[in-house]
Amino acid sequence: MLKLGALVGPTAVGKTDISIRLAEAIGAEIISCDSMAVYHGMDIGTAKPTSEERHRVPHHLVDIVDPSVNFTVADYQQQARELIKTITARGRIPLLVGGTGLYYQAVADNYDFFPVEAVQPVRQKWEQECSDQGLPCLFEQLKMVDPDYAAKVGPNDKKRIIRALEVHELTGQSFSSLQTSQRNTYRLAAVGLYLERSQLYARIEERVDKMITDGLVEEVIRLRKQGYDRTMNSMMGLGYKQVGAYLDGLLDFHEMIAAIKLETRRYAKRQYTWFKKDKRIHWINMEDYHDSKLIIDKICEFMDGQFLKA
RNA sequence: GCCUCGGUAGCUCAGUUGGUAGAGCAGCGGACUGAAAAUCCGCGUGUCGGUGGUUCAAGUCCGCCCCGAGGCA
Repeated sequence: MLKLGALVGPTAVGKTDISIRLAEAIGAEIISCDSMAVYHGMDIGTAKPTSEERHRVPHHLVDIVDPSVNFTVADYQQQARELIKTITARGRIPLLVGGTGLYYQAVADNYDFFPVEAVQPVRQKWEQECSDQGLPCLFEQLKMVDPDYAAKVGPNDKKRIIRALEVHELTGQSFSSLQTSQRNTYRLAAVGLYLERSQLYARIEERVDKMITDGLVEEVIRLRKQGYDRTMNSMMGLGYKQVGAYLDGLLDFHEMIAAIKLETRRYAKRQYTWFKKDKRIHWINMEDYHDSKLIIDKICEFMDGQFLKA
């Protein structure tokens, strides 16, 4: 079984700094686990590692696609799996670092993504039907073909309702019956970085202010000039969305900043919710250590223990 | 010093003729299998400034005190 390290946690908790020093300490290469860092040209708002940091340790799955591409979790999973193999073959340890819960889970638990090509026309058909007939109508149809999933998602989750109908149409099977995964395909050593809410929120506050002074608004102006617009997944990212609203005159400057901070706090909360339920994650409270060197030591010790097991 | 207005949830405020309180925002909890930094679901969290009194019953009426804003001196 291949070894796989993971360092997860909410945004702004301090993953980047720790990850680089950890990677140096254990001889790892970093596989970014971040749904927005995959896009090139989006640097400030995604708080990517600096080029200096990327020289110290190889980083993968950062800056790999154009912002107009709809990169998906299945793309991510496939590439991450490949990387885990090649990094291992080089005699190094693959280390997943990031805060995108679904991406982490898809790799760590080996979600099965059934092959479906060219979903776009089918999805567009359902989108169209939704605007013609209304969401309740789609929900009724979902209840017919997949009552379990309908009960689970509820009548308002348009994205999931459409996805489930789309998959049913393409495969002839109910969406819920296709959701399978296998735990334990890797020898996983997962660490979560934790900070109490009030402290994390203070860091978010600082980080957002810094993004603004570092030129987030200018970054979005540049992206727009290059033709990337708000309909693209990349431009729906935190910060990019609110700066877009500001540029369109929907928010004033201060409202924009307040909105980014607010949405970032909520995002961090959702990240905690996601990672909390994975009981394999070993949590480290950053506050318990005065010196971050001690955090690295602690994580190394934990990971060594996990990798030696079994 | 006197007068007026205000003090209710983290914030802004509502609260009928007295029946131990409710909105928005914030916040908190949760879900999540090809958009996931997306999307969706759920939850009022309270010394009603303090203290005495009237009353079966006080956020609500009365006295005193504290705090804030404004006005007159």
